[in-house]
Amino acid sequence: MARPRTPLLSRERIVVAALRLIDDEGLDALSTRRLATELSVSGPSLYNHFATKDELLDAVVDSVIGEVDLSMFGAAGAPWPEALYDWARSYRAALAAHPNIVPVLAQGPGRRPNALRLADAVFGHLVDAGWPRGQATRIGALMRYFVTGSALASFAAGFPADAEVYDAADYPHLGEAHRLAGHRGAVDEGAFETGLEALLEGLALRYARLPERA
Amino acid sequence: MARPRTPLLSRERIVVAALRLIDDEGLDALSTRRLATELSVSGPSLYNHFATKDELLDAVVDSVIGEVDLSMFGAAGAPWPEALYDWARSYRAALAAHPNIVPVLAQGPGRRPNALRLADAVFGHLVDAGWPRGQATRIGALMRYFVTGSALASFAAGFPADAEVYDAADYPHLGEAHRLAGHRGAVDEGAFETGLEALLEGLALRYARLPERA
DNA sequence: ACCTGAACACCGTTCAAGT
DNA sequence: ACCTGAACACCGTTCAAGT
Repeated sequence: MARPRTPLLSRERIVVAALRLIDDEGLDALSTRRLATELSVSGPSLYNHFATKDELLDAVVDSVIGEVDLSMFGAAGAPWPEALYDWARSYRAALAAHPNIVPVLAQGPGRRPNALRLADAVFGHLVDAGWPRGQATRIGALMRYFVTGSALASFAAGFPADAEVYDAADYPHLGEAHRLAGHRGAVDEGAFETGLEALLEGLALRYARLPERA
Repeated sequence: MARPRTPLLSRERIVVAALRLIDDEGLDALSTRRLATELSVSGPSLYNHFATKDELLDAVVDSVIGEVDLSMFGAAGAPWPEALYDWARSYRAALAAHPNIVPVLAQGPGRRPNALRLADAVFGHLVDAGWPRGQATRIGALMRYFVTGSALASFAAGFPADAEVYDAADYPHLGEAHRLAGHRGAVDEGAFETGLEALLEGLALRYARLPERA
């Protein structure tokens, strides 16, 4: 075939197919050859659009971050606790839809534009709300810890549904743990919600203690 | 050589070498062949001790979890907020010493004995302290979210030290972000500490509101 | 510019063979 | 029981060749 008159591939098409493969079969299932097959193309073709597999992964990650709602930040934004609450929920929803890619994304914004935009919006909003810059940085960090941690893997699904695992002699309090996986959604969302509320209440206490507020 | 009179390998020796390789060069650097070379042995030899690479990774993960201090839990344990505080710090320290393996470990306890022991100790302590079982489960989950999220990757180091990245037109509040990587330790530990305190203060508020406490 | 097949240096894992 | 080399079906990436 050689060069077709209209390109078979585009960065966009590759990114979409890669994310689907990662979602359906995990990060390990994403090989350049497998992805190429999925796109009805030969392996090396991808290298006309991305220099390396890592560059492709970066693009996939940034497309996921692009789904996070940032409209609650900025000049006409909400008070910081509400803004942080709404943002954290949107952030978690975007990530939890693609848990297999969270370990890659958690490596930090790097040079990815959507990730930098997100960091910029959160930090700017906190500083405008009166948080000292050092504290605003830490709040951005700690919120990311909590959200990525919650999206990385289901807590409930980490416990095998097989009751035999939980020998009462070894684990006296885990007698009901085999039921956890069955309530996966409720447990994980409940834990996220509880943690988010606790975190924001704790931060509100700290905000009230801030000395230099006008 | 064939079978030597004293074994060249043991699960213990393999696990230690694997963890060092992961710490030094990342999860991707751990290949069975590379690890075998490191142990002065041929690739397939490892399969006399572990059925698959995944089983080996599981053993590595559980050895890391085994470093977490659980002595603050149980009958003679501390009040729950102090116990949780001390445990979270020990948990984070153990994980942050081996960030490259956190994505594997975050998949949940599975059948790993040290991970199950940890879950058992936390849950048991919270229930004994008067938390309803459902809430105790959620607290175990949310603490794990926060700790694994904080150990997965440095927040500060995720921002490139190259000032050119932060174009003021695109990211108006990130003018100082290139300095973050240089203060990596202080930023990440400060964020963890702030988040942990906020979380525990928020949970204490919720505990005080619990209806059925005697 | 954008695709191809061939090639290189790797992978995880199986298996028959050796002691 | 515990090690070996050979082999299988994979990897990411490079490169010369085609249009």
